[in-house]
Amino acid sequence: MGITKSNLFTEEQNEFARVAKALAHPARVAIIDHLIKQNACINGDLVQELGLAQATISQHLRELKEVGIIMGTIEGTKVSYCINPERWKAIQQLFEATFSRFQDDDGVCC
Amino acid sequence: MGITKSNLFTEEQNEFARVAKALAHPARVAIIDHLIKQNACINGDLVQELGLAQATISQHLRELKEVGIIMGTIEGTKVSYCINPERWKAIQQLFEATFSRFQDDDGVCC
DNA sequence: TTGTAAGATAGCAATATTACAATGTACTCT
DNA sequence: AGAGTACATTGTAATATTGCTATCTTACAA
Repeated sequence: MGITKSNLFTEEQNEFARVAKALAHPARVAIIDHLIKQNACINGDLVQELGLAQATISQHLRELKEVGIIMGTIEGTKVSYCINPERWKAIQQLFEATFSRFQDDDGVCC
Repeated sequence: MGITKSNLFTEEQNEFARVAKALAHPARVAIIDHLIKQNACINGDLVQELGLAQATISQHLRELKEVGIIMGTIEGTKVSYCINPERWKAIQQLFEATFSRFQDDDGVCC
């Protein structure tokens, strides 16, 4: 059906999945990588950097913006994007919490 | 087009995205949550736990298995699934590395 | 062997995603 | 105003995902 039954799951699980989905495309990972490298905010010369069309990049940027990972400020005709530090930290903690919940009590399992 | 241009990106970016995609569905997050809680390996009574059809669960399990996050051992007619400890650790590090690459040099940005 | 139980797989319908060309919008410069 | 630049949005085509029913497959029990 292509539609996710979100109501079956907890808010946390849905949130985790939502963030993961934003990170689930290499172009978006590449955008984030680039934004981290160019610590100062860069604009859509991502189009040059990655080999995708301008419209495609714009769409990926929007998805990242929608989950709050990045934010953009208009500077004349250009737009400066950058990582949202608070959100970034929150997401980092969300993932760390999940990952650290599992302990390898080796031998218990399969 | 629905097809990802993986060749444009680095192997790391593709790998990160691939793992993120496996985590990008609440049902799969719920499965992992459940496997962590029931430290001992449980089988497909996930069908009871989550409210999805058996076939759907089976499909999600396969996706998690494909990226190596979980593994299953056959026990008679049942299958015991559990987290793959090594892979889990590797993924944890992959994410930690990415998340810690960004420092909030506050004020630099937007 | 026949039946049964637990999972896997195939095939389908509905919906989502990816990517792009074309177009729209907003700002800047002359 | 008119032209150009930088993005965003819209529309569209191709493909992927989600979830299900129905149907294997495998292991075990009688």
